[in-house]
Amino acid sequence: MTGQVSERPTDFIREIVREDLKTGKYGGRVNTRFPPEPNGYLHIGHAKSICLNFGIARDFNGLCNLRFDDTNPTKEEVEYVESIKEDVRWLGFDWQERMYYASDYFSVMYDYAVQLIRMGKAYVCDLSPDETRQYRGPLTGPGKESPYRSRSVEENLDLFERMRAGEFPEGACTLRAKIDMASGNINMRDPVIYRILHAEHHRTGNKWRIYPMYDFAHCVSDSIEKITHSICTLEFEDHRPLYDWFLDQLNVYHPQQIEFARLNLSYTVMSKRKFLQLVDGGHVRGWDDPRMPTISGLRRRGYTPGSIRNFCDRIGVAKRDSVVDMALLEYCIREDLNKRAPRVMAVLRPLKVVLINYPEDQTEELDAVNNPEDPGMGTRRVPFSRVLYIEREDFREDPPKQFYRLAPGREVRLRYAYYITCVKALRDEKSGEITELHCTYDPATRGGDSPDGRKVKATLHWVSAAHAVEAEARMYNYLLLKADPDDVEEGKDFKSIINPDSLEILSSCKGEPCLADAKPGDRYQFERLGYFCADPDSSAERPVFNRIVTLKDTWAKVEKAQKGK
RNA sequence: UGGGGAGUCGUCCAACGGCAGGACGGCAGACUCUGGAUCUGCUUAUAGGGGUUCGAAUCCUCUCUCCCCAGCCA
Repeated sequence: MTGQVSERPTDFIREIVREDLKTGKYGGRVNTRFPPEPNGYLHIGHAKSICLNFGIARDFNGLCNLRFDDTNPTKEEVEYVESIKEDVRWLGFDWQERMYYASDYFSVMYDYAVQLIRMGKAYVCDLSPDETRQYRGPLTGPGKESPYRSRSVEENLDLFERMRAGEFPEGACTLRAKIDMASGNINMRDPVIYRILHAEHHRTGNKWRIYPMYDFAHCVSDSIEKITHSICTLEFEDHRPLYDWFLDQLNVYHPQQIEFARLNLSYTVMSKRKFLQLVDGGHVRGWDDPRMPTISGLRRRGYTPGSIRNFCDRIGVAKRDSVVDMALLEYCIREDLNKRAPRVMAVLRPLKVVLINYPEDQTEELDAVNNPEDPGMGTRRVPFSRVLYIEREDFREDPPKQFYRLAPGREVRLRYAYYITCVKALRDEKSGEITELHCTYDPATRGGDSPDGRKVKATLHWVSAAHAVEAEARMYNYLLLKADPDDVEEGKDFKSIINPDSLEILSSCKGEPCLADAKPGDRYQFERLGYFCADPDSSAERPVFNRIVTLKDTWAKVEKAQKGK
């Protein structure tokens, strides 16, 4: 059992936890939390945090709470609460009965605020937002104390009570902590604790006219829930003194805040603000567009929860800013699907092939294995006949060096079927485009093996024309042309490097018959092409597939190298 | 001209005074009825200068570079 823990990925946070367990700092308890604000959809950066928090709880026999940080009613909605719950669950984590809201604690927070006032540690300030900013001072010098800083406890109590009662308009005043206007840390210059917001809250309705700020609400919520390790991202590092200050002043249970570097992924963006620009600008179809690194986008794309968890384990946890290569995410989904996805043949860009020596009205059923990595997945029968489709790019009239697929006079294997030889390429007079291939087949090679032992350089996938299922394939590529979203011309932003080919729709794909049964969410490997997932847009007559990821493509690499020369 | 953080292969993470290691990527090869998968090999790194030490990525010191902070957002 001890081995179990040590085999898990370790990182500096787990080391802290391990040490705290050893010294009995929290009585042997571990309790983390995942604290999203319900103001948008979760993305793979959140997945990193979810895997970290729930993972630590799992590894150390502790608990992880789900807590909605809902202290700003102007931005938050129930819709997001539901989607977040769905995403966390889908990722495979369970908060059991521990789902909380910061808004559950509004009364306690109010009492704590009153306590701070009584201690002379908080005051009601009438400065306008603009004045507050001015008084706060610059980064490089001290701020100025508010003229309202020395109000009496009684006056502050009265004013704060009236703030709560809704007597003042928004922005009229705030409750501020009395700390140090000269602090080098901006966060300690009398930060706002409560502001007036005449907004309806998605859970507390119109009960409150004042709402606590993050710095106050978060540490208090952690304290109430008896969190042991409050894990957050780097940008909160200089909020930590404030986190500690509140809890010290209130003299209550005190968790420790630990910061780690957020996830960045190459060739994409990772912030709600930028997602919004993509959606609003029509660059993607929505938050769950398969090109988006949102959890809902990845799910629709066909990523498995396990592959994302594995990815999060592999990227590690540290404090330095980093950009993880998208290739690692792709590796993780290939690794997962290689073992699990049934193989199937589908032709994305069909090229008609007529086997001129194959009987006109004959059809046969050939055996194909469903997954060579897992014989337990069995075999299926695939229909074969005189007219077939093969992939357009599997034929070259004038084959370049190292291209060993089909070409005039050349013999290749049709997977699980026969060896065929191309005898003629028919072309459209006007466009010059090749419209059809005439080939002969060798009846002795049925099943794909030649009795005379002759070898063939390539094996092609194919679909029988008469039995083909019509399908649409959505081919996704990286959202951005460059790995770094900030690698743009002066004065421009990431939108200037959006990949115009991030989506290519292929609407006349041909699939083998079993694809007619594809249900949204079903994943397949289209042999030699990639992993695909049936989209909810599929209809009974016409399945739609999202390309999750390509297979590794050695020929593409060779060809690219050739062109580069 | 403040405060907080961070600098290790192309990328991400490890090494906690004792041979700089793993993963992904890349390159080469083996195998293959998927140019898939699998297997093998190779490639490349401690930001810089001083110091302490038998020994430094690790400790000290100076310098350089990068990131975050001036919401009544989180």
